[in-house]
Amino acid sequence: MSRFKVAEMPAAPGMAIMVEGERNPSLYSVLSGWGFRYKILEDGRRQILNYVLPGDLIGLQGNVMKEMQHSVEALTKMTLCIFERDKLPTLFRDQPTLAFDITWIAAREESMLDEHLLSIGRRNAQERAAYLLAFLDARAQATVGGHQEHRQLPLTQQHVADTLGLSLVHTNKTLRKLAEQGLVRWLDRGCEVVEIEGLYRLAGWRPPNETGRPFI
Amino acid sequence: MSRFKVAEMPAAPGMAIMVEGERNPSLYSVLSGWGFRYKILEDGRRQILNYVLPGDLIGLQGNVMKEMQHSVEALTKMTLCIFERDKLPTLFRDQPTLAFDITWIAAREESMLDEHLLSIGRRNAQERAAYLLAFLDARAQATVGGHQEHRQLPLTQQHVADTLGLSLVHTNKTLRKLAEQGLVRWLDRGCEVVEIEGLYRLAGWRPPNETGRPFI
DNA sequence: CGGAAACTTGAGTTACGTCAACTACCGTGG
DNA sequence: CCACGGTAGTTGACGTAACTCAAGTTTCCG
Repeated sequence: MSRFKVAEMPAAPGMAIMVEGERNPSLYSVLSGWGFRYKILEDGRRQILNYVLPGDLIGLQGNVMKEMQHSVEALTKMTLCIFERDKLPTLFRDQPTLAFDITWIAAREESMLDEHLLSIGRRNAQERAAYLLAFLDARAQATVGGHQEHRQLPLTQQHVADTLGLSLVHTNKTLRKLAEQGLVRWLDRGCEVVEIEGLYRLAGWRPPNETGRPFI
Repeated sequence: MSRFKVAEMPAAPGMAIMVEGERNPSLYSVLSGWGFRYKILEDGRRQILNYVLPGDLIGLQGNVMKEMQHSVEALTKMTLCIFERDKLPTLFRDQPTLAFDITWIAAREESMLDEHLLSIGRRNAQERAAYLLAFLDARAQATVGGHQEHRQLPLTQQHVADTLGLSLVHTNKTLRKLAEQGLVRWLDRGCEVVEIEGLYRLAGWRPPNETGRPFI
């Protein structure tokens, strides 16, 4: 893989890593930190599509489609690994195993989007919030491997609202209820998961166990 | 590609092509007809994730993940092309161009799911309905190539409701309003698009122009 | 220490959901 | 031929989850 690596790049919180409409952007993989993908309607309504964590690819779509259909922003301090664009066909020719890993990652992304769609389409506010926090906690645990003591998610309530498709006010009231039930604790700009099992139960969801996961 | 083709298979409307939880299902490509992917919650709430049309792959996820995370059902009469499972690694080794096409299709699916997520999360009922019908019309036009006179979509209002994350009753009232505006006409289990530009305008959306699209 | 960003809270509004009919349109079988 | 049962679509009355507006408080950061 190192043959395709160009450089590493840091990104500060709030930084735009990729913007909708961009043509042929670089291809990145996330080495550390959190980011999120989103789209906005003309009048400013924003929908967060998914979060990117270490091991995820950013910009694959732009290398395959004509232009990027979504934007990506850093949530925390991140470090990215930049790959040479235009080298994707070469990679597919010379590194079939890596190519398969890329497809694996794309299929997993699709699977996550399916879950989110189910959540936003058919779950109510509490279930949605519980699902999102459980989902992010599971991803965070999976990336560090093993279990963390402080299960903290680096989001603001505005991010949660824009992910769940709810208003900020209603999101706040919903999160408050989860906190009253002792499932989470809301910190300054972040959320600490206290009772993961309670979240699973409320959401009616459990994380899939990922086997054979590649890390690019 | 024919080296990996096993057989063709017809599917009748309503037939379950693939069910959630299935392990290592076959990999299909759609030769003709319409189907849809969906997930259901334990209490029966259903969310349609996307529609599958000619040229789409079915079951890639199951060949990459441990088991299928969603179900697929035929909407119309379909013909499917069955590929030999377990041959995916071989294909990636021997047919890099085909492998790239598969990734291309996966990336496009992801792009469509992004759009749906934006729609369900941030658009109101009318905008959502307009978007969905415009989206499906665009896909239908793209698969036949050129322009059809009768732009008919083979759905029931229940399908529309389960795609938009709305109740059946509210979906009906919303579609009625679109019909009153002369944008669509609702037939017996199907919808005819009358004023595609009006739908685009209402949805605030236009179909992307797909270049270099592979057909497997 | 001042200003901005994040979080809270209450009051009033609305879009969408639920319930409960009813009509229309089949295809099937008596 | 008509009775029928099932699916799809339609409509009105009413309930409620979530939205908007508006005003706070708290926390962070320069």
